[in-house]
This record gives sequence, C-alpha cells and structure tokens, in this order.
Amino acid sequence: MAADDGKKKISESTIQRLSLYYRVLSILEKENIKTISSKELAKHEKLTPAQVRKDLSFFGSFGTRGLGYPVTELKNRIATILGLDREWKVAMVGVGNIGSALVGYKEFQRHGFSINMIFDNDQRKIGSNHKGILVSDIANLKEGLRENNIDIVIIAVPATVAQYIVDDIVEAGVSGILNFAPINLKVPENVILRNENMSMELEHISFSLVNRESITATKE
Amino acid sequence: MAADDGKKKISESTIQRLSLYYRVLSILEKENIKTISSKELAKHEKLTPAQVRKDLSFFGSFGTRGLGYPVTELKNRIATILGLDREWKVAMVGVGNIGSALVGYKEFQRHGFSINMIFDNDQRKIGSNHKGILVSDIANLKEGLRENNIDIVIIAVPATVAQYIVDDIVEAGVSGILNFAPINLKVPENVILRNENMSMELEHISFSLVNRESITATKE
DNA sequence: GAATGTGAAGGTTTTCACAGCA
DNA sequence: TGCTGTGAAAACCTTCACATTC
Repeated sequence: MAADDGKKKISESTIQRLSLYYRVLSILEKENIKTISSKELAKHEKLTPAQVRKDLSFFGSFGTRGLGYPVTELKNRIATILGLDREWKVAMVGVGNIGSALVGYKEFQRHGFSINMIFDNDQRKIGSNHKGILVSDIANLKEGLRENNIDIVIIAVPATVAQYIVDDIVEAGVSGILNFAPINLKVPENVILRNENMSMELEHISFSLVNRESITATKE
Repeated sequence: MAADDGKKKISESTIQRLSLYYRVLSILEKENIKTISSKELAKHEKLTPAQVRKDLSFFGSFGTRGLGYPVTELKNRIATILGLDREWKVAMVGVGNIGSALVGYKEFQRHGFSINMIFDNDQRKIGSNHKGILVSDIANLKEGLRENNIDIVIIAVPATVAQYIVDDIVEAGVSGILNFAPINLKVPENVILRNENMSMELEHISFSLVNRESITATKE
C-alpha cells in the first residue's frame, strides 16, 4: 500500500513452515549435506515440492535449477527472515511445573532465545538459583524487565493471575509475549501475543481417534 | 464419498477452534452463565461471529434465534465431538525436563487425559515414584502399553531416540501419539501423530517483532 | 536431464448478507 | 428486535504445469 518494496505478504502458514525448514536444514547442515531439492525437503515435512518452492520464492529465491538449494545459505536466509540471527533476551514468569521445564529447554537456547531472568511470587523460590538463574520477586517485574531490556516474556503462571501479569509486562514496554496459561489474554495492538495451548494437540488426537473409530466401524 | 450420512467434512481449523470454544464454555458454565451469542463467543477468541456460527453449524446446531446458544449443552456437544466425554489412558515416555512437567500438568487431567504410566531409561528414575506414578523401565514399553490398554502416548525423549520409541509404540498397537521431540517421526497411516513444537511459537514471535520493526522504521 | 520459479487453475476457508425464527 | 443458520461471494492457500535455467 505504501512504498512498493516488492514484498508480497508472507502468510501465517508459510511462517510456520519456515520454522520447520529451518529445523531440517540445521540437521542437514550438520550432516554436511550441501544441497537439497524442493522434492527432498518436502518429503521431510510431508509437504509438496511446489509448496516448498512457493514458500521459498517469497524471499527472492536463489536455488539452482537442475540442482536444488544450497543448505547453509538457505538456512541462514531463513534465520534472518525469522529473526533467529540474533540473541533474544527472554524472561520467564512463573517457575512451577511448566516454567521450570522451559527454563531448561535446550531447543530455545539453540534457536537464539536465551532465558536470563526468572520471576516468581513464591517466597521459597525467590532468591534461589534455578538452573543458574536467580529467581526474582515478581513484585519487581516491571523494573526488572525494563532494566534488563527483555525482548520476550514467557508466561507460565496460573490462569487466574495471568492477565495482571500481562498488564505489567506491557507497561514495562515488552512487545513479545508467549503465553502458556490456558486463558485468552488482552494486549494492545502493538504487542505480539501468541498462545501455546498444549491441550489443543491432545484434543486433536482424541478427535481423530473418535472419528477414525467411526470410520472403521462404518466401512465394510 | 461412501454412504451419505449428511456430514460435511470438519476442517482442521474448525477442530482447533472447537478446543478454544470448549475452554471458554467451561469457564462460562462455572460462572453460571446460561446463554451466549456467537458475537460474544467470537469476542473471547478474537474471531468473527460468522465464523463461530459456521463452526457450530457443522454439527446440526441448536442455538436459539434472537437469544444465542445454551452454554452447558453446547459445551457437552463439543466434548462429544472432540472425544472429551471419556477418560483417555495416557502414558508418558521420558521424564526429563518436559515430560516431568507434563505429568503434573492439571489441564490434561481436566480434559479427560489421565497420565497413568511413565517410562524412562534412567536407572536412577526407574522404580521411583513420580507424582504418584511408578516409573517403569523403557525396556518394558511394549508390554506395558499393551497390558494397560494405553490409548495415547506422549513422547518427551531426546530427538535421537524418538523414532525407535515410536516404532515400539506403534507395534504395541497404540494409535495416538503426541510428540514433543524436535524431529519428524514416521508412523503408519492408521496412527495419529501430532507434534508439539514449542520453538515454533517463539519463532513466530521473533518473526513478528523483526517484521514489526521494519514496518515501524518505514512508516512516516 | 534435472530442478527451479511462477502465472494460472483449483480448492478450501472465511466473510458477507440476508431470510427465517424466537 | 435480536440473533441464528446458510447460500453466495470474496479472500486466501495449495497444486499444477510448464517455460526457464544450470
């Protein structure tokens, strides 16, 4: 609409798939594979080659006809698109079950998300060391986030208090939030909020199982 | 295609949204709210009213014109569709960081998924009690799953061993698998496999942040 | 020959808009 | 009047098919 920078809109689903490509490409790179075709890349992710090519063509592609795509170059290009070519400063709010597990989750680190602050409201946890990180009092959330220039906050607190915490996070000027609490949170338009709903996938499985059974039951 | 049972295909995205509706309706029910309109339900999930009505119309709807939908009835109907009107027997394989957190995750229980077996290969963990559940030796995975009629298995093991474990799970006759390992697993067609990729949401946030910045930078 | 890059076709999902009902 | 239920239109996404390039 504004200046024509030649960009078509990248769709939500393309972004999701870029994450998948990135993961596969990282593995291929480690295996010292130099080149991959859209056909093979598609096979890894159960997609069609055309889909892969369309996705990759969004950012001015540089595959070689007759050959395929250069693994390392493609991986780095996707990293840039997704913003994985930098370190993101991440804070965790809540170190119960889930929060605590995520602090130790290597996969985040590997993709450039380094959790270096933890907040909790439990007096027994505050001041203690959690996998090498000091647990701060949630009362100091706003100042803490600001002083440490946190980019992204992960919320892993009970649903009942999640909205209050989000409000503080927003006030602190953080504009990326990943929410694990099973509730829908309100944030201003300029803040990126995404929800991780782990029950959803399980429910999808149970739906498919129930559905599959009825198919099995009705087929001759 | 076969017998016309009057069913239109329910789309993937509708299924995902049913999970969301279910969650909201559970809350509304507890708050003793009897009726909800598509407009309000939509607002809760940042959807359009038309979308909500289309979704609900897939299973012969029974809203009241001029009024809305009966909360409890709708909730129960969605539970039936998603297969949440029963107890699913779930086993956890791997009680490291993530696995351990999920065993204690109340939300699963609440939706009818009861984790009642745990497997691990760590001798220090085998035989011990983990949140009230005995940790079994992964060497006995196949027999254990069979003997206990496990419906769904959650995989939370390192990526390197995940495929071997899936093969065993499939051989044991389990047909629902939720995979947390960051790798693509192969299963036969009749097995439902879903992946939970927690890095993906974080990467989506970082993509949005990078993108948003560039928008901010180019706008007047 | 082998594989990319891409308009165009085809398919699916969402939104619109309004008839119909409490 | 207020809101559902739903065909039809619009938007969006995926696949096809082929010209193009190495």
